[in-house]
Amino acid sequence: MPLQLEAPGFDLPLTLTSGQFFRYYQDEDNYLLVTDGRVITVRQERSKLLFDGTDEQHLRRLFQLVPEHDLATQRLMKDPVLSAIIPRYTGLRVMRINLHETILGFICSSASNIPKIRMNLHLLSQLHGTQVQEHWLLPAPGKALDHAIVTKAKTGYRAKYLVETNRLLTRKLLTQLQTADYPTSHALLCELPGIGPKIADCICLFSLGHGEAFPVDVHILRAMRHLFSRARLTNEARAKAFAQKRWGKDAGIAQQFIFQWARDERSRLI
DNA sequence: GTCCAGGGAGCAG
DNA sequence: CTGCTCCATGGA
Repeated sequence: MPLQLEAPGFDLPLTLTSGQFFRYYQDEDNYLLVTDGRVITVRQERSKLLFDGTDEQHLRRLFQLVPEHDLATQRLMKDPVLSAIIPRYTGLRVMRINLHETILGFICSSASNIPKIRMNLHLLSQLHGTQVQEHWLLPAPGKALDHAIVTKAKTGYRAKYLVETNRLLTRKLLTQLQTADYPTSHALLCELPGIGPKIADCICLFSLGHGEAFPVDVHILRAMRHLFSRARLTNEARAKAFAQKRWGKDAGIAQQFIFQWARDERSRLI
């Protein structure tokens, strides 16, 4: 007997598959999510979410089903460039995902792709995590990871980063990251092995709720050059500065729409 | 076989 | 500070 939640203007499959969150499994219209120590089942019927394994408050936070997100999207619609892109992806939202899970996930993301990241986290959980119901959680923060086991999760050269960063991720540091402002969190994250400016921005955006975070990967850089004056956007840092000046604290949401558009149009972009 | 993927670390200039 | 190479690995 699933619980229900009205979520007008939300697109569950679009959001889940948009490269923010990796620990989901699809079966027809049903999605199984393993996050925050829980196993959640959820599906969407029209504007309604039918779910089990958690409460409404948790799901609203996870999918950011809050008025502020809609207001930010409305503000972005006033941008003449974005107003042509956003309507293609109605219902796409920037999530608010567990911090430790997001850190491990995006360490795996470097020079990889979304299906492989999902496989890495699935294997890492199964080989080295803790069981909940019939599924597996990622190893806990602070836990000493075995490099050989992390390598068996096919994480490649990222294994040493996962081992060392997980050792450094004490409760104290996680709390620090969660309470600091954007520049402080970004700087602290960049001190961790395997985390540079781009991955730090992904964590700031998808977990810490810093709206001004603007991760620039190869897709975003190509798309920005195509959509805006390509001359000034010579590197990632300049594309990020351009975005933050143009969209302020809505930049992160803008990024997610541009990312989705860039993936769809990648063959047409240079 | 070759190329690319939600990059970062290390190093040369 | 900017630009280059190397790092494992799966999939196209």
